[in-house]
Amino acid sequence: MAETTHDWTHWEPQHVLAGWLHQAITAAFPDHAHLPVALERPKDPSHGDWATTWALVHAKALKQNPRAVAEAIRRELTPHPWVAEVTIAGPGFLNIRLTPAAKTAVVPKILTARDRFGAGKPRAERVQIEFVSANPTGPLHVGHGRGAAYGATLANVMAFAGWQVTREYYVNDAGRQMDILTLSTWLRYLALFGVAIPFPKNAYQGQYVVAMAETLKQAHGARFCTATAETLLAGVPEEPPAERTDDDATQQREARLDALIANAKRLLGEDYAWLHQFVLTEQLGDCRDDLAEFGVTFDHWFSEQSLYDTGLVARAIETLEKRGHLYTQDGAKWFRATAFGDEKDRVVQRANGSYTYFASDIAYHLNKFERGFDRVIDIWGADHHGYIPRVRAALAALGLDTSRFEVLLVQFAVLYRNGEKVPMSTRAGEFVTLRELRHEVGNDAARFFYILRKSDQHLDFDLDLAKRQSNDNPVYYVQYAHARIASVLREWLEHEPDGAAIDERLSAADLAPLETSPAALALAQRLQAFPAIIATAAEERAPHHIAFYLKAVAADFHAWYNVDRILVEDHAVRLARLALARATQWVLKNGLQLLGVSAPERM
RNA sequence: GCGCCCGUAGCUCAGUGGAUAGAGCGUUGGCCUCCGAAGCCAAAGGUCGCAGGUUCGAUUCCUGCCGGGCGCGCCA
Repeated sequence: MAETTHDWTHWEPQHVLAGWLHQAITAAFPDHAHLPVALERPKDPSHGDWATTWALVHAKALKQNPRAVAEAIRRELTPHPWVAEVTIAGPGFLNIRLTPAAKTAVVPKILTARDRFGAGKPRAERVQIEFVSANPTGPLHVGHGRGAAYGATLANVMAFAGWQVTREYYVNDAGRQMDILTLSTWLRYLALFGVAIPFPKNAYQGQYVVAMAETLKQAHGARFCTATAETLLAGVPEEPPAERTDDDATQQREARLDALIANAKRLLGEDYAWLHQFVLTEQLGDCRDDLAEFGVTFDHWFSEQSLYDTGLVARAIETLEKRGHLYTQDGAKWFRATAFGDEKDRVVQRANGSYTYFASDIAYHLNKFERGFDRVIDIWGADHHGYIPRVRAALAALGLDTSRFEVLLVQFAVLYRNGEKVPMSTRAGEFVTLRELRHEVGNDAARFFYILRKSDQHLDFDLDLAKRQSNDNPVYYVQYAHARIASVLREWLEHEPDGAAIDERLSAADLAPLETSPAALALAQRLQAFPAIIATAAEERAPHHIAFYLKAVAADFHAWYNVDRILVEDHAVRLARLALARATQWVLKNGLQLLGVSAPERM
């Protein structure tokens, strides 16, 4: 295959026309020939297929009336086989109408490039995308699901657009939350042996904790039953009455939890670390399986603990210190974040010597850059937006190029069932898990619905709609178009002796029969836009463009399908229409693949 | 109070410094002797939150206000 399948500039109308216009501009305005020529699709088809506002934009610099500028350009234009007509309209738009042959030119390109149609030119830049990174302290919920769908899709799209992508999950395995989970599990375990104390309100309440305790009991019997109610509660403050929700009560509950954790470490001895590892492995494994079933995978699972073990946290803080960005106050070490645009200075090392979460995060981001990524993208829940300035400040203080660091925020998803909000509260342990959602609506609908909205918008997730198998449901609408084409192709191949190599055969078809069908030409022009959609979606980190585009492709296909029968008697017409149908199928398939949604042959 | 995000059709949401602002749902009315009706066609529906400013041109950019969401820990 001599033809390049990744550089569309040779044939995409917008590039061909830009070059063609540029020649005319060079002739008409030699001094301004360096100004770029941008082509856009007019909203109103009666204005033509492509338009440029070059005359409008540069009229002032040329000190001429925009219409006169457009007229001067048009005088210099040479005949072009793809151009049917050039008109000047409104204040100075240069409108171009394509010939039908220009519109169908994309079809053989698709049939040649196949699953690479739309792919961008490979580039040298390496990008790391870190997403989900939920604490392994319980099942993923629907909020994590959106981050997972968005991150995975963005990674797919950027990879398809030519980037070298690394997908990473940051495992918060070092903090207090893991201690709380370990304690929670142990308390549930002890209760199975009759060692019962009131279960702390602020410990992990979920049923999965009880399940882990039961697993422990089955595998290890009473091995970890090393406490009594008395030894467990030694020196532990009272639990405040449940109805109290004031700050003092909250603080007392936290102190109680810390005392219980300290007792657990003492009473379990070396077994504490084992238990800690056990709950981590269980939860991380569950999370990994959940995501894998959702079609979301990672190249690296990066341990926060490893940053401490390798001394990276200490080194990062020392580096900041050497650069003079730290000071000591109240016994704690503070990072002068205000010197780099943050609102206030931040503690990196507490008076007791322990590092804050922020300290390990500085080390982690330093490590990302040290691994040589050209671009580092973090995908966070929108509730963490206040954290961005301090991380950026730390990177700047370390002398790193913060323009290579991006944080993309994902807003929360709100579920609706029967037109009503599904209540969710993490505190009470009553949240809908990602797994429940996937099982209820299916992976395809979940993936599609999650990325249907701009990521920084709130998402109303209509469970009833996602489950509906009708044209209301955009997932089925797009999948149906794919399956419908597959069905036609099957029908065709039943009567064809040579079922192999259909793309090769169809790519040679004469497409002239399509040129009299407005619906066919509209579809072909839609397909032609796919590479540009990919490039835009990657550039803007906005994979929702692809979902909207696929809906439009499906709509154009269904409309064409209803006016032109594909499997007609006339051999030439049949082949031309099959070629367009097959090209449509490839675009739908490639697009759905990027979204992690299946492209069924029948449904 | 300060910071970030958002106000577009009855509902859920796209969109862009340009020409008459779009889609789906919902409503109303049509289309299967014919490749999949999970489809198509048509109608109706809008002061793009409000007020200024920049511009040849603003729904888009800037400022202020009104309304909604989120965040402002030696938590992670």
